[in-house]
Amino acid sequence: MQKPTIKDIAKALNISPSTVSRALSGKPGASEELRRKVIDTAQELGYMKNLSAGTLKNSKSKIIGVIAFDIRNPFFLEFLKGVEDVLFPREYKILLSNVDENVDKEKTYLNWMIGHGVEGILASPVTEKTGKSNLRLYQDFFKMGIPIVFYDRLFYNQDQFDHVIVDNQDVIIQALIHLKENGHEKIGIFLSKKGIFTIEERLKGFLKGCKLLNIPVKKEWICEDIYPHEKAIEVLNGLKRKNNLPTAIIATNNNLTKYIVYAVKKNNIKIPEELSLIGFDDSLENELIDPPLTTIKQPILEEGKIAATSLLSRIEDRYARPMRVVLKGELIERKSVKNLKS
Amino acid sequence: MQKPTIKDIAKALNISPSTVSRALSGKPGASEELRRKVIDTAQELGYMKNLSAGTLKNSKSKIIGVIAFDIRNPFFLEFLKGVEDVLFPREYKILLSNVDENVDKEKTYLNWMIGHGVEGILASPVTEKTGKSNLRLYQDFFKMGIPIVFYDRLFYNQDQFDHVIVDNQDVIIQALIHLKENGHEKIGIFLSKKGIFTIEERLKGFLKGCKLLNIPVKKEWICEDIYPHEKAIEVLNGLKRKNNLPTAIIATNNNLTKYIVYAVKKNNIKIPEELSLIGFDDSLENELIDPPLTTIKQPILEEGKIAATSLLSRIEDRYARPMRVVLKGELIERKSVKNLKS
DNA sequence: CTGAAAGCGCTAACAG
DNA sequence: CTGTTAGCGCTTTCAG
Repeated sequence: MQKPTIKDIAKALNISPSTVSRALSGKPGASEELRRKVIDTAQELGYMKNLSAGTLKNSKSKIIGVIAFDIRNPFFLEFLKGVEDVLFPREYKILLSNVDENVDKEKTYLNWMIGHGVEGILASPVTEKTGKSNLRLYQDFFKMGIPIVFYDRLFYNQDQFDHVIVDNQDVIIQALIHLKENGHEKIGIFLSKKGIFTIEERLKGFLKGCKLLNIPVKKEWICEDIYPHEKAIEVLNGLKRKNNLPTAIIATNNNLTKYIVYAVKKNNIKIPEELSLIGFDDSLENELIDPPLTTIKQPILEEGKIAATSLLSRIEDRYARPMRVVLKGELIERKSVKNLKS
Repeated sequence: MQKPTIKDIAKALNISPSTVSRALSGKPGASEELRRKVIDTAQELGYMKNLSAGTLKNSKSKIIGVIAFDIRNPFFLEFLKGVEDVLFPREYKILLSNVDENVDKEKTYLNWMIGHGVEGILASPVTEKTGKSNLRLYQDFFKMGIPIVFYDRLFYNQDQFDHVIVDNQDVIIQALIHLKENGHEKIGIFLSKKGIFTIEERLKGFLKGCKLLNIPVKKEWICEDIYPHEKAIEVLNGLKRKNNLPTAIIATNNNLTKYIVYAVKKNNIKIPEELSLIGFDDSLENELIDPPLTTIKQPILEEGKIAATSLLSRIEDRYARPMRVVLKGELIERKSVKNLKS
């Protein structure tokens, strides 16, 4: 039993393949009666259009590629759901990747995707500590007219690309204001892998906010490049050992948040009595952790929907002006920040 | 700037397209010198093989489809990572779906995948409460020789298919034994959407285990069809209101676990003092929740790797004997089960 | 309204 | 070792 083709239908009905094609695609040029007959026998034979053939013919693959920096990040649960919500009704499918924060792997996937004729790419580009990235490749794709929308991360000074990101600086400043209002002056921040756009932005936001709010910046409390995230544990242990803990810590990533909570508990440090903590990326868990975590929330589902919608618009009009969307995050106040003033 | 093809390279070097093809694919029949030249100009022109063309030609798409019952389920974070780990080195890509536990959506995606010429499908099939499913379609695919591996879920009495699942009954029985050892006799179980293979198996395990261990079964404590999972909250509230709580509850799904914890906290019920709880699907969060949750752990990453490996084997040999893998889960003991004997 | 024919990019069989 | 030719399944002219 082979996959039936358009020819099989044609043969069964004693008509030509092109007529079958027209009938099936709903294009003008086939009587209603014939159309019905064609559709019926297609059903019967279990016919399914070979989409690769169409891709070859008119490069409409109805597939979009998603470059995911690390598929184990819960970010993608929400993000992909948002993307899929938008794509499914329009019959676009997702070719998924997982680049593990690795520039070479990203390059491989990008080339594969192009090879498969994706109509567009949703990407959160990887940048290594050294600054190495696939910018050049993305630029080539741009020149070839392949629609690209960056989400979550982007390249600086590359305004020709569309993007959907969260205002990372603002979100950290919101956290800083909240801490300051609660009397905190000794504030630390835990940052993930260096060089990544979001992380650098969050650091900038921290520095900017501290200046703005007259919060002293202490180098030992700016904990950079904590990657893999387990490293958060030893960093926190170190701070504790030297008796050098700030009164509050801001986490800048969901995983980091969890490891900090873990490390804090293992050290028998009480939140928020001895240490206040602001988590990053909201989830039901943050509500359930003891104590419920005050958290910076990114609108991830929305980000996915907007990214997908933008990409589809870009596919329809390659020459539209760049679409740049910056979403606001918010601070969800719960119980992990102590008020030092009372 | 158009995507360069094999022809462009041929023209640039004044050779024939087929020679380029041979040179690029590393097949015999092209001098080393020429091969190098071809590869160089390919690089220069930014050539990337059009994989749709190859798919059309010899139906080797190098894509496998993954039917995901609900992409928001953290299960997929791990599972997809396991799958990707295996596929990437072998140059297979993932065409992702999200069927939201909906049979029609599953059908649509299955047809799309076939249309795109996927070489195989990894599926956790959906079954509705009414028993409605896409079994027929899967059987058709099987007849057409399309490799399919079921993971997490399967159809009863369909032994022709390959599968990788967890021993769901055993895992619940392990939990029951643990509870019994700690003196529990009044045990409840929270089950997700009815009709789903894993859920039905876990219920069977519960019933079987209770019989085996002489634990009385009380109907009100078998809470079925809790879907969407938020319903767990009102169900637990109801039990509490009627003063009819068991001494222990087994959750049978990661999300359910979280909502139960949430509901319990909202009701000011103390775990484990007033109520013992065994969660399902381990994660770092379960360690961090107060109290750390004793949890049934499925080897999800491994499941993903084995599923992908099996599918690849099946692709290589369609006529191999069915591969049926049943993985053992384990109980991670933490602090959410009270010892009633002491 | 319908059929014949060409071609999308690539590979493989067949010649040379 | 290299070129020519045909064809994968479909759409799209171009004829009729």
